[in-house]
Formats: sequence, structure tokens, C-alpha cells
Amino acid sequence: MVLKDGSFFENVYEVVKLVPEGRVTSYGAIARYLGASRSARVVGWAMQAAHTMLDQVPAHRVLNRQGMLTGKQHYSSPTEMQERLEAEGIPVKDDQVQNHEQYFWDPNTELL
DNA sequence: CTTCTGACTGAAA
DNA sequence: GTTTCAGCCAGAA
Repeated sequence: MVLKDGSFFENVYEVVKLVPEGRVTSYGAIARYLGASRSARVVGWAMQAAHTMLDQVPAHRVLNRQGMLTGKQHYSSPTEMQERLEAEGIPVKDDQVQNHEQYFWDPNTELL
């Protein structure tokens, strides 16, 4: 997989864009794929910047390791993220994805 | 320059 | 099972 040798953010965006529809991933998985397994925070922080990016980044598919919609609070509407996930066939309850392991998409394992 | 914060994670108690 | 602590990095004040 050829990643852009630009800023760390672009790498994050690229990976997030690679997330298949109906699947979800975690900040740590992305961070680890980029070689910064302990920089998951920066990934999440990059998501915040993604909101200002012209490129559409499916940040709604990025959750924490618990499968909880930690970032829904940062969306235009707190329900946008949940509804969007449900629209892709991902059941969400109490800000938490049901069977998140089933929908989990690890770039290190799936994408390789 | 220093300090703080954060859409996180993993280990330790 | 829960709660707490430390580490990591980029940007803003």
C-alpha cells in the first residue's frame, strides 16, 4: 500500500477513506497501521481536522477500541454519526456499536 | 521558550 | 468486573 509521504494527517485520511462501507475501525488500528500505535490521540485529533478538509473523510466509521461513538459529540448533530452508521447497516445503541467486533475493520489485518 | 488539551490505548491496582 | 495512571504527538495560547 502506498501512502502519501505528506503529513501524518493525510495518511490517516487515506486509511479512513479505505474503510469499506458497513465497517468500522479504531483510532489505534489506524495509528498502528501508520506505525504510531501509541499516537491514537493524534489520529483522533486528525479527525477533528478532517472536518475542515475538503476531502470527504468517513470519520463516522472511526470509533474507539470499545466501539463507542466517542466523536459523535463533535459532529454537526450528535445523532448524525449514529444515524449514518445505522444507514450503513451498523446497529448502534447507547452510543455504542452492537457486535463491533463483527464490523471491525483492521487495516493491519484486512488491508494488510 | 513552556504549558495545556485532546474524537486514545494499554497496563496496573 | 471497575477505576486510575502514564505515554504518545500535534497544535494553540
